Amino acid sequence: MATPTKPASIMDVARLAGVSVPTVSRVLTGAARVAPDKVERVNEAIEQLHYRPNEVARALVSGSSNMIVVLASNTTYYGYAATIQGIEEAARVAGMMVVITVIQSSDKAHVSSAVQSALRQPISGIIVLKFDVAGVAALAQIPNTVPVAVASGIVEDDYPQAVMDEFAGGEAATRYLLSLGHATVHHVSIPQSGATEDLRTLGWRKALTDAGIPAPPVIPSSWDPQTGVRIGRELAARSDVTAIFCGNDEIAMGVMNGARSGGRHIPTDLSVVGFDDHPLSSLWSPALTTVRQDFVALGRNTFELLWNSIRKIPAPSHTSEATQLIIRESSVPPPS
Amino acid sequence: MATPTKPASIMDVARLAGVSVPTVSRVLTGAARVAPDKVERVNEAIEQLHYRPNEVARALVSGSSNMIVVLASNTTYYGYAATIQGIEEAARVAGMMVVITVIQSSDKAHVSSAVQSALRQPISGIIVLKFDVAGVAALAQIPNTVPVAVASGIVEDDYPQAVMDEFAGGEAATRYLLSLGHATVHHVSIPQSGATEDLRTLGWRKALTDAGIPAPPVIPSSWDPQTGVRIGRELAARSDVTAIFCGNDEIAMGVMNGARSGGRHIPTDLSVVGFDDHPLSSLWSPALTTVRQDFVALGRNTFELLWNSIRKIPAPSHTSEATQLIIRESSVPPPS
DNA sequence: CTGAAAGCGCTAACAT
DNA sequence: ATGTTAGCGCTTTCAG
Repeated sequence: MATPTKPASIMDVARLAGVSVPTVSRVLTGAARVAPDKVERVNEAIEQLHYRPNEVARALVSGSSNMIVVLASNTTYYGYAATIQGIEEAARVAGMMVVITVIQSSDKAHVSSAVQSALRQPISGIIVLKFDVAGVAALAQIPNTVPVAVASGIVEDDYPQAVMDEFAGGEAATRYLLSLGHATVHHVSIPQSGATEDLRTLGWRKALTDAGIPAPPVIPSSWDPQTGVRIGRELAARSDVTAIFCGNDEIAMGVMNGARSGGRHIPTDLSVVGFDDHPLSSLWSPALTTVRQDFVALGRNTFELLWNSIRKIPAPSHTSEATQLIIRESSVPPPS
Repeated sequence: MATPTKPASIMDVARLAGVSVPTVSRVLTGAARVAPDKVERVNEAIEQLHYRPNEVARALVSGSSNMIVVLASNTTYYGYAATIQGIEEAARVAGMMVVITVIQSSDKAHVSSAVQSALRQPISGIIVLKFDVAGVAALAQIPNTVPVAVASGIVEDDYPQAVMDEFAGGEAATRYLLSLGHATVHHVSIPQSGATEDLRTLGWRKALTDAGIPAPPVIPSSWDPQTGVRIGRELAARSDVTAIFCGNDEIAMGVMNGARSGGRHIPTDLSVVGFDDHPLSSLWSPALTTVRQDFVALGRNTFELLWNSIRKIPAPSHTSEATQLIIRESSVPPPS
């Protein structure tokens, strides 16, 4: 019952079945044929002893573990959580375990501590969620001796990387707003994490340029929707802004909230478009027009990339998921 | 560079430093004193070889790993994600790694596959997120030979368990609504996962009983906010409902959305109160009155419980986090 | 087909 | 203080 008995080892099984240890190993791994009667005796012994192979010992022999780590700066934001869910899903079918290591902040110390902690483990690969600066910083600290795959972000290094077509998404959203008759589209961006602007912003810029409209200054936001609220309030005072494309849905919700408190009515006075298609976006009032991204698929893709790299299987080193404009109620033609 | 050199082993270090393997081990673990000059030579060798101890081998010797697994049915819902974040945070300072295993559904097969997969690993403990049926089912399948701690849920078994005072929360929310003058409070509940009702529902029931008001039938919802939308639409047609207490914020948002499309204005026609204090609740319009729960703290508490159990440190086996009613704009006195 | 022997990288026990 | 010997649980030669 509560006796903390040591778990049965392969030796116990061998003894009970009356065979040698390697024979048990053979029926376990299927590495070689074993006489049917012995197979049966071994299996019986396994059952009887509730034997489960010690993965640590296996890992020691094989020199590789079935563990990968995901480095992420936050696991509560929807995009992060959904991506991790996708990674786990794909990893599970491949028989790999995923350990989560969160990077507390983009401080060099925190990043380094996270990376070192990951490296200390018997891992066969690392996935970094390059949604933000912390991700970029982590990537830079990982030695190139361990397989790495990166999810999202700008493609700027030669790691296998799964991204979404955020450029096209930003472009589509902006083009759509323009087609509604807005003179221009303002952009509240997600935090920049590299030297260049993020792709959503770049897509927005492209659409504007194509239309011959000078891009107004980008309004940078943090990930915190409260920043969006402040920005929304400020923008509410400016009569020249009739359409805002936000870097993500949470920020868009903040902006709407702020604009509203600043006296604007949405969408009549002000159209707002988000990015991501957060699960609550369709419930929002007015229902949020947005660009859908499939984070779970992104996670799956990233794992596949890593998995190929681990097994040294030649394969394309990049994947790109399409994005999709979802038109709902938060966007209408400008007030006349 | 790209040479896939095998990582240095403790033997390489010993050789380079001109000492024996155990000596290297000793400076590594600090298990015994080593002559200063040798310590230095060893450290130099370690540096030079970029040596990092193989945790697998260590784990094999010590018979224990620094890995715990978290069993959860979904990692994208806010409450789940935040709890996991708390677990990871506490685990990290304790030097433990957190493996996430998601239980695809509450099917016996899926549950069993998740549990078995966890058990196959060299883990020193399991945390199950008992937010739902899948969690309950998983708990039932875990052999009592491995340390377990559970987060949330009804306290009904003798596992170490960290919960939140959801009962008090449900009671407070209901009492508050009643104090506003509502004749009764209807309740849209989260999915039941056990034989008894969940604590939020029980708290609601208690407040009603205390006030001498017969509790109307509970309206069960799924976790999917869309179910809330349907329920909201149905409820909108009933003039006797002026106040609704929802099992969580996402459901509340769905209910509000549905009620609105059913012609009700919120809060004037209908007061709605949620549960959790989802990050977006304060941005919702009208800002959602809710009961705050600190999921991150819950996660931390759960880990501490498991950690004590792993180290066989006697400690209280249960913790309870307080909840807090946050009054915002979605609740007002009933229409007169 | 199967057992004996070796070895994965490390720590613990035992000598010295 | 430090080297030698064992041994963790398993898989992989290597004989037979």
